[in-house]
Amino acid sequence: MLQSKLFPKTLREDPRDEISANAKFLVRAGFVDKLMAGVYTYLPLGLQVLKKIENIIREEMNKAGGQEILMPVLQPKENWVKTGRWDSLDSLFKFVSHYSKTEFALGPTHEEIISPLVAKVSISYKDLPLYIFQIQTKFRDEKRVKSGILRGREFLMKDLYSFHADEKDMNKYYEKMKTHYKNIFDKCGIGEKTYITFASGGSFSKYSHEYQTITEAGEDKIFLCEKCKIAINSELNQNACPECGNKDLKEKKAIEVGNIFPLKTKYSEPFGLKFTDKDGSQKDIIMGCYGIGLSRLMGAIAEINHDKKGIIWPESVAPFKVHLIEIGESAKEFYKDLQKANIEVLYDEREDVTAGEKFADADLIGIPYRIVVSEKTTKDKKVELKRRDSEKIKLIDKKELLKIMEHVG
RNA sequence: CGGGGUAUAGUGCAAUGGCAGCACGAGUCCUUUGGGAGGAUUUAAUCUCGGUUCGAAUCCGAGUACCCCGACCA
Repeated sequence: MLQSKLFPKTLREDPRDEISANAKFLVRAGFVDKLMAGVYTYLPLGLQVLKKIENIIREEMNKAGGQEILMPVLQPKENWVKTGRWDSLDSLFKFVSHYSKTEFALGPTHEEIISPLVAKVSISYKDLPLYIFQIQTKFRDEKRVKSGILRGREFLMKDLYSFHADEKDMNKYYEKMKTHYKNIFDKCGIGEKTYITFASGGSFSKYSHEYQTITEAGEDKIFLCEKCKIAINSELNQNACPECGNKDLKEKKAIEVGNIFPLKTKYSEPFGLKFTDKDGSQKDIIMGCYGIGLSRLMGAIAEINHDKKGIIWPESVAPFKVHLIEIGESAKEFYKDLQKANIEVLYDEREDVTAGEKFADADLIGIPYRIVVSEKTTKDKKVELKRRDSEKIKLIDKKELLKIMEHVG
């Protein structure tokens, strides 16, 4: 990508009203644009990051046996009436079509759609377990949106629903999903700061589990057990670790980036979601649901990984691997070399921009590797390499660098 | 939903009730190029509605939007 063509331009000043780091930097660096409170456009750089996260999650969900589908955002009232959530769910967006006077909801989650979908099919014990997921924009009428893309009215979410013949099988999958979730957060570079957290389980089980990432920008309070590397959500009013009984817990602020929830028959019952067992009897299907907020995850990554100058993307989710900067001397040939080697590169070939401004933009955008080509470096057929997360600058032979770049990340 | 704050050019900031200005951006020309360059020139704004006043960006009222705190959050 040529930086001269990249839409939009970076901003020199922090946006007037934004306090949270993710909002400040993502807006300034041109990853997102705020349309209104809690509703954002993902611009080319931001969309790259979102896609990287999406692919990490999709890959892991496929490994977990998930089949991907895409359900409608626009949903009929009756499904929500059936579960009682048309009235009980405050955050449900509802509206009336002014032609037919029919009422609709915009999907905040999809139990009300997936359950009747599966119920349309004759399911036998042989068809279970079944795992279905989607990655889709959700809508929630939040009373108060906040912190940039951390809590919005419209956001991207992965939701997987599992269907089982009995609770034991659901519990088994629930445990398996914990491993997949850990993999996802590790791959996104927030593994170290993300804790599996005991949370309230609603009316059907003792606990559900959240994945909480430690950050001051978070809105939840959790208590850490450092022995077990787990946490307890403050909503549980519990002063000891459920695993080891440890009472020496550390209070931290955190943001919920994902959760897993045993639904059991909460949604199977209202939609008559049953399967035929070996003996020919009809039994309720046991469900679980597993969510990850992708856009929130992107915001959490930015909250955790930044300095005064800008974002420091982990390689796995960075919009590009290399930020190639030319100063005075053309780096076009080397740009082509990098592209041939399949290395994602943003090439700052802008002619009328000073070196200082290029460096400032590079720090702001936060691509992991910065490579500079200038008079200084071309004399010896070398280029300069600097990591965004380090101050060290190395002069490296071009061919050697290509080899290194092919191996990292 | 309760409380607080803010609203001026594309962005960030000024302007005692008395000619709306600065910087950046964008356009043109010249000079510059290793940490947000210099000169010349052009461009572009007072959130909306009402009130007070000879006169309102400024005072008053209502509304709207955004940010923050709290409550809420399958």
